[in-house]
Amino acid sequence: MSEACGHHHSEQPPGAADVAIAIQAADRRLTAEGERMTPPRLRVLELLLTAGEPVKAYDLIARFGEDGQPAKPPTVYRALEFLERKGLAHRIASISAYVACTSGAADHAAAFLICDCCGATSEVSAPVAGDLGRAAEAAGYVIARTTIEAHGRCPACRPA
Amino acid sequence: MSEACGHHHSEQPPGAADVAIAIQAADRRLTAEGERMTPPRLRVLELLLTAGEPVKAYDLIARFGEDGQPAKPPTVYRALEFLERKGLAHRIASISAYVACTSGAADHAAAFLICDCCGATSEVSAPVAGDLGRAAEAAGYVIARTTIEAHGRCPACRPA
DNA sequence: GATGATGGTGTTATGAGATAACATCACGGC
DNA sequence: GCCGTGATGTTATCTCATAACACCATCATC
Repeated sequence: MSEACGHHHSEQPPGAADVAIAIQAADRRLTAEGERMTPPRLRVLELLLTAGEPVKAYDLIARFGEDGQPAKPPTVYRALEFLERKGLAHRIASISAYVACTSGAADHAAAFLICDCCGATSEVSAPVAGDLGRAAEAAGYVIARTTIEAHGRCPACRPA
Repeated sequence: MSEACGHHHSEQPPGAADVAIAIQAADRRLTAEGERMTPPRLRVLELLLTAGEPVKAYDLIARFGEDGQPAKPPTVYRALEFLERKGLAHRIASISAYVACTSGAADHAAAFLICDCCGATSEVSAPVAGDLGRAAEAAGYVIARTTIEAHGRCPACRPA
């Protein structure tokens, strides 16, 4: 994920140990909730965690098979839907991509800072009770979920 | 635009006079900026204003011709891109739909309250300098644009 | 008033994102 | 063992969006 912007991008993907730890934590949480961490769900979560940045659904599909065999789209989309429902992944609507959740909270609203240059994405806790909440209240809306995505340049890609 | 939710939805689309006024205002602003309000741009803006709620791109394509003839996709997408660039329309990423801008401001960040039941959408001024802005600053991000969309129930569709 | 640069439109084709529908399989409760 | 529930595999299709190229309108310049 990157855009032509002339400068070097140093990626710092999470190590295998970090991924393993996150998977264990997810597994425990699902088990505690009576949910099943099935092979396709595990595989998709693993791919998301390993990427460490937003990934397109069809990239997940392409990378799905350990042997290079792609998955069928519903396999991946179903896993994504499940992971999102369980708060283990998020869809980033503005770029039609998916990312592993980096917040510990099980049920939470998320907001994202997205670098249009290198694709780095930072999840921050959503300002649910901020201006938007007040606007909703004033308009009489009851909010169920929010999509909050800020695009710009990360520190590394920021113009001098 | 609606979802099965069992109750009556009374739509209050804008009158033809309102649409005409909005188009005139848009036309003046474009002219002042040295831009051209060409036939396809005018038609798409008219369709958006008349709908008064988010519209799918392919619905615009289907409704484009006055005689029932659909447009070719690029015709509508190009008009949408222009209108969005000029702040006359917005894309709502979470539902892949487009809506006429209801804010007077030429260049502005927008936020939306979207009713998942009846599709009613309310544009509110984006809380650019709120919690999200602080989070961005703390993370060293320079924000260029934001996607802020809150889903829930409008007053009319709110459960008792 | 020809010339060329710029930007807009028309058209064909295709790429990218997501889901419907249905058969089959695995698991847990009884 | 039997059945209900939920997950998966598979095929096909649907929706959303853009690439690429030809043609046309506008305007500044000479």
